[in-house]
Amino acid sequence: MTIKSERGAVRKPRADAERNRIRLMEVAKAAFAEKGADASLEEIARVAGVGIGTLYRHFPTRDALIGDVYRNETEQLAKAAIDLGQRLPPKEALRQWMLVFIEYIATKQGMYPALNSLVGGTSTLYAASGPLIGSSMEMLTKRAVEGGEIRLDIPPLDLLRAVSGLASNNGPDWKDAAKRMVDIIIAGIEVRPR
Amino acid sequence: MTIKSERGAVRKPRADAERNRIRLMEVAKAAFAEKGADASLEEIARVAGVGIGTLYRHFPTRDALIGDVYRNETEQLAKAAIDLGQRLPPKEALRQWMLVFIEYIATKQGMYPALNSLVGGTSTLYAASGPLIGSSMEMLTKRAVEGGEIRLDIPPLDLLRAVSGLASNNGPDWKDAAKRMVDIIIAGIEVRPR
DNA sequence: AATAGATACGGAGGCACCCTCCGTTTATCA
DNA sequence: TGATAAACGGAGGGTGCCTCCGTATCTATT
Repeated sequence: MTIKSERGAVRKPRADAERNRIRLMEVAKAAFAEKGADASLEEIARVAGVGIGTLYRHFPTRDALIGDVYRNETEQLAKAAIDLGQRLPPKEALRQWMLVFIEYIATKQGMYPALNSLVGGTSTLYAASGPLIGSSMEMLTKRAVEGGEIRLDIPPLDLLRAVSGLASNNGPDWKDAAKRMVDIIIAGIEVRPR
Repeated sequence: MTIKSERGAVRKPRADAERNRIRLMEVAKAAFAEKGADASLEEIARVAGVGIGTLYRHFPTRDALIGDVYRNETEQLAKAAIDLGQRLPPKEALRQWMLVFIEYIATKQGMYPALNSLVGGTSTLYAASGPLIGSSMEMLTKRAVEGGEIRLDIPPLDLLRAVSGLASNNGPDWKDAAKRMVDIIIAGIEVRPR
């Protein structure tokens, strides 16, 4: 009887699998940027030069693919939150980070302003972004609340939801509007000096 | 030679056609509320007991169907804007109407909070709602700006977009949060007494 | 009441997409 | 150089979209 696989003797992952995985993510990223979150998975596989089965093996669900495609950027976003939080006063850190967030969704959804398409809702994107963004917002708002700079009685994430709602605006100016919305919101939650 | 149709002698519209149209809209309304904006049109036709061809004849596009289904409510919303605008001071009218708007999207998108589904974006809904909502917001904000109560440097509609962004929040509390967001936004755009 | 048209109906058909399943191929390791 | 675990690929079954056109039904007319 042959021992199936000695404990600890882990095989090196196959090179072709790794190649395909990377290639799929590249193609998917382009496809999402161009056609939105509901780009055809079959076409992504086709363009990547792999079978549809391979795509599904690597990414069992659409959300898994989206999540992996944007994991890097999301992590950088979270890092930026920590960085800004350390360098700036609470309220300003919050403001700056929300501006960074606008750039972030701009890359994810190049689709909205582009073809004023009716692409998939943002829930997917948030889900995929995972709790990273949520906890970033919590950290930033917590500091500002404790510092007495702002008052907040809704989930911190809802501030971002409001801002990203503007992404459904067509036209080239939505980013500007979104940035102004950040200022409006900050002004709306700040504790006024008296 | 028989005259095809004497000018002005318009035939009465066929009764079966009218019946089907109404039935389709009833079923569609329920379907959209339950499954979101991308509910299956074939299933809607099936449930309504008509062929898919009939659905498409009455409503050539999905947006046409959505638009017709919600036309009534949208018109009432526009009326409410006028009414509130006449009865309340500008800023308060704006605030109240945004609250009404939250109820409006709640009926349209019973889906979001319900099954935290990944339903279609809001662009469709705005498009379907037509310019009615846009002009309501313009009227309300114009009054408040001219009265010196608020300052606004983004498209008025973007205020609503922000609020409806919260509808992508799951859970039963999104309406509360959205209402608080209205206050935040109002506070953010109001001109402060000095 | 019967009939001629105009109107409206229905669903088959062609296409795209989703996702699963499993026979075949290939990379790794010995 | 094999043996075999790992990965591949694409056929297949299901659903949905939308169009097209032969058939059925309603209205107006005699």
